[in-house]
Amino acid sequence: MSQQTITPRNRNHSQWYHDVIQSAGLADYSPVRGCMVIRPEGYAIWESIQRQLDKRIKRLGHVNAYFPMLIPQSFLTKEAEHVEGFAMECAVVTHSKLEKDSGNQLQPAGPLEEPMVIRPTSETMINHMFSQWVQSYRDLPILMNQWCNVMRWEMRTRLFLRTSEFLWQEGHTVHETEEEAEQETLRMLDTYAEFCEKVLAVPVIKGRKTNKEKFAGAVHTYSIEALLQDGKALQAGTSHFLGQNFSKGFDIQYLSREQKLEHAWTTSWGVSTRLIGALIMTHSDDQGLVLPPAVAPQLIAIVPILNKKQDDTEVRNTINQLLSNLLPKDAIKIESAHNDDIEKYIIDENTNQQIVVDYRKHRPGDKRYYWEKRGIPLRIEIGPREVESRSCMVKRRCDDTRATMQIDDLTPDWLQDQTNTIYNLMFEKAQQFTQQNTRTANSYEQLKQLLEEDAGLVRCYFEPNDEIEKIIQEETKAAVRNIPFDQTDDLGTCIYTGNPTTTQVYFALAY
RNA sequence: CGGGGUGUAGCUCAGCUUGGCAGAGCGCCUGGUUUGGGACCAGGAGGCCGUAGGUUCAAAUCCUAUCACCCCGACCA
Repeated sequence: MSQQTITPRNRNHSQWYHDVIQSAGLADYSPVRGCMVIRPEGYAIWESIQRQLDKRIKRLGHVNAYFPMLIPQSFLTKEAEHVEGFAMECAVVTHSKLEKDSGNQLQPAGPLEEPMVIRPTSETMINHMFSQWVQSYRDLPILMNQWCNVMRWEMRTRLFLRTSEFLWQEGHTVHETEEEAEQETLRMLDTYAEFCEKVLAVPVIKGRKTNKEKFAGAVHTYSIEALLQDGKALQAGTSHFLGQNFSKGFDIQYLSREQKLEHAWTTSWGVSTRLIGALIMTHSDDQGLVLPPAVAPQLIAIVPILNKKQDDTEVRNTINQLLSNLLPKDAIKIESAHNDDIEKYIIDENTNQQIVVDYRKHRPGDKRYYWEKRGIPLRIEIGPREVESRSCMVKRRCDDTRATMQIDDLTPDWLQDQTNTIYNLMFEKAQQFTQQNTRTANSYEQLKQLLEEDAGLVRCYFEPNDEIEKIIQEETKAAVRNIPFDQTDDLGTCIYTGNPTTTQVYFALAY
């Protein structure tokens, strides 16, 4: 079962990324250009993200609902900037059936009276519905979320980071006042940041998008930006304050406390399967995927070292003793439909996280690599040598450390402790990387020079301006990622215009 | 939509210039020897050579058309 090797990062970074995904079995290309198949290993990560983020969203009072995938084309045009932003990447449904022509070839037939657009996002549909549901201030706020797929006909795609169809969550809210909507926007950005850092161990920079980079139709957009291993930045999540743009376009009016008809204030916010791309690009190494414990489908892979010549009863007995210590009382053994010789134990039914024992008849080395490239946080090895001493070898994926442990010491508490340690190691490493690859520029020349020398984030004083940002992007390929929240009040000079300004921004190449 | 390139086994590709039995490596299956960091040997399965037409005794190879995909630009969570 020896497998293809993973291309080292320094040789070809995008090939490495592709190899990691393939070897971990996360996703595959599909016959449809730009659309990926998310395989079980990858989908388990998405389910974990969903579960843990959904919990946070609901805690804040939002409720889940589902809206149609098809949107009447006319809806798109109701908010001028919005249609401008998405028109170029909409898949359009124009017919309702297929019929055979004279050559017996199938042809689209039954043209629709009005073409439908496959949602690139659901602002239009959801706000249309909101307009029917909102009558008075008593109906507000509406805090709603949906988990769904969306489609944007992308020119260039990469697995997880940019695909034409992707899975996401889109929250949409309606508020009485501007302040309340603004607060909601920030509250969700905070939720995303906390989630990325605490669950995915991906450090992010919170900030506001410039006018040029904001969401089409938003008054302003906030983002969290992650710096990936190759020095490019990734917008990992966005939260939009939509002002009254959509409430005016879709006529969301309510009777206020003052008996006046007012337009409501709306927000929207989302994160997508792109987070899995961020996860891969933040933590993985030349050996393959590295997963933070919170989203790893399996926390521990136990690899018995078996030798056909010897009786393996003792090894199996020792592993069973280890399991009886390590598994929580309510662990559940998975019934396997086909006998693949991997025993799987669910240790937490809420998260579906598992501990597995790999009894397959492969060489030990093969099995080690198998679990390593899948990013499983911990591996435990037990062979004839360890039986006598009731010990085992514990290997940590994230920093490749190994330790000999007594099997009696491996308890649920020990696992919890390891989980915390691994999270801390991974987060600190990622944080350190971000810091080390963040530099400051005092002039446009220096910005250009820094970006040329090495990818990464460059912080500098800059007055956001559509035209200038366009020029800079043409000249450097880099764009303003965001205007970070951690501004000082110090006065500086804009690197491009030389005007005095207090605004500092991050520039970077981006996905 | 502009510029460049490629379509041959599951994957990576050779073969095409100069037409003559459809190939290699990896992966897969079977058997054996192995087994503490990616094993080895033997055997085997797997092909509309992108598609359609043409030239020819004969086409993966030459010609024409067509489709698809990839790379570089313009657009993007």
